[in-house]
Amino acid sequence: MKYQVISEEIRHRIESGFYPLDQPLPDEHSLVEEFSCSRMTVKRALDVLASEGIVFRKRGHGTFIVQSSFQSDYIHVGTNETLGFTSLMKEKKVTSKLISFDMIAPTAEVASYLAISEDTPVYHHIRVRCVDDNPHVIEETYMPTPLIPGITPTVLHNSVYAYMEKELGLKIAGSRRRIRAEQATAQDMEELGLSENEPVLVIEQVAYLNTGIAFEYSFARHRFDKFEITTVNINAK
Amino acid sequence: MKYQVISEEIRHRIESGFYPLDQPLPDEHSLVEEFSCSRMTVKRALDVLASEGIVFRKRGHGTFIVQSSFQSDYIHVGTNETLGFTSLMKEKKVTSKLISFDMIAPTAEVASYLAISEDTPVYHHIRVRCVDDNPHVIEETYMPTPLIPGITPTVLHNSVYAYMEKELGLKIAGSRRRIRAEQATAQDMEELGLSENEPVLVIEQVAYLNTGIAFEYSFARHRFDKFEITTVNINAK
DNA sequence: TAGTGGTCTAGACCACACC
DNA sequence: GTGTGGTCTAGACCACTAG
Repeated sequence: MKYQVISEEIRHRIESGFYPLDQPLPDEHSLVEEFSCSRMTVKRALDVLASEGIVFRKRGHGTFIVQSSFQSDYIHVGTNETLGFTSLMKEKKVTSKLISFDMIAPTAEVASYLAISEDTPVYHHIRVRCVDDNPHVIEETYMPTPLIPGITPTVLHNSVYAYMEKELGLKIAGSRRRIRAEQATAQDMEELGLSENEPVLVIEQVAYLNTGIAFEYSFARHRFDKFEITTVNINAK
Repeated sequence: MKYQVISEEIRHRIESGFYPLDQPLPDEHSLVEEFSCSRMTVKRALDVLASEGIVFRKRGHGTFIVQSSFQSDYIHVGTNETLGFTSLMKEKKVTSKLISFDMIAPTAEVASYLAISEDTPVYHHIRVRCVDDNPHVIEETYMPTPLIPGITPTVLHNSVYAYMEKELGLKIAGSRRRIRAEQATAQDMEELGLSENEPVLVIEQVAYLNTGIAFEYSFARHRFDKFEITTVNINAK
């Protein structure tokens, strides 16, 4: 993956200040010479950075660094990532409190999201995820049992995604999410320590394996003051 | 843009049921013959659909249709769109109530988001946007005056984005957003008709022109029960 | 082994921006 | 005109999947 190597190299140069912020990056021809590759490969490397909102490309003009100055005290997740909560909190201690765990027949709605029949049993669990012992999010999850064998309370106390990738060799390919605000329910208040008039950020998600099969339908209800989503959007040319 | 034409054609075929949902799409070689183009072009067309979550590609296996079954009573905006509220509501009547409109010196924070000096004046306006006369969202917006000349209350009662594109010939290239939940403020309650313990979905946005220049910093506070964001995320290979 | 998509090349022509 | 990025070609080799 030469284009990824080049993309990474240029990203590091931008982050380290090697390229001046107010100057265009070297043109594609120069980068072709430097990296000894074809122009398509350089272009693709720069397109990766453009899709991440790091640079901005303008035909007839050049490629420019976009200064992003979004900082925040919130934990934020980009919409380009499909990650479990555990890996988002890289440096921090994530623990889970298992509220319930059972195997049930899915409702028609859950079955349709997972594209399974109502006869296919699903794991159904509810967890409160804590960061440094402070509750952050309450998650309710449905997973078809045939896809994810061996889910146990032990696994649920840690990371299901890590279990899937490391133990089962499954690869997570993507997800669809719906994001909205809701009032805290009684359960939210109790488990997340919210008071009556405080909201939650709800993320409803269907996640897919690299086989195209849906493996998870979940609701995550996040403390409003601990979590936000960030998105970068570049219009198609 | 041959790849976009091919991409659209295949999208239509999928939506119209021309390709069976449970069968792989024709392989790239067949599509090359059908569309009389190079394989790179077909591949790019299919990559567009994959990035939209419409198809799923698997090396050594084929390209498959992903059934998306997200429906909802909410108005939803995809994170791949930078659109004004007006154009989101295609079929509906959008009106605006102008709460305030003035020209001010930006705070240090606003200036930094727009990458301008604190000496550059900005338009500052607050609007309530209504759909079919029901209030949906309250927006507070800052725009550098030199970039967007001729903003008037008349423009603000309609669509600023349409004004920029049609009258000023400016092109909107992209945006960065932060999405979170908050409690409704007194102003939210009054203008959006919310009650005390109901939340809002807050979207903080910096939007960019195709010159890479930020032209807008805004907060939109949406009724929690009228709006949601949808995202599709496909992991990099 | 055969067939699929992923990457890469070395060119070409075009659209756009600036001078 | 000159230089930029956007698109496209015709081929090549590779990695992965299935039988």
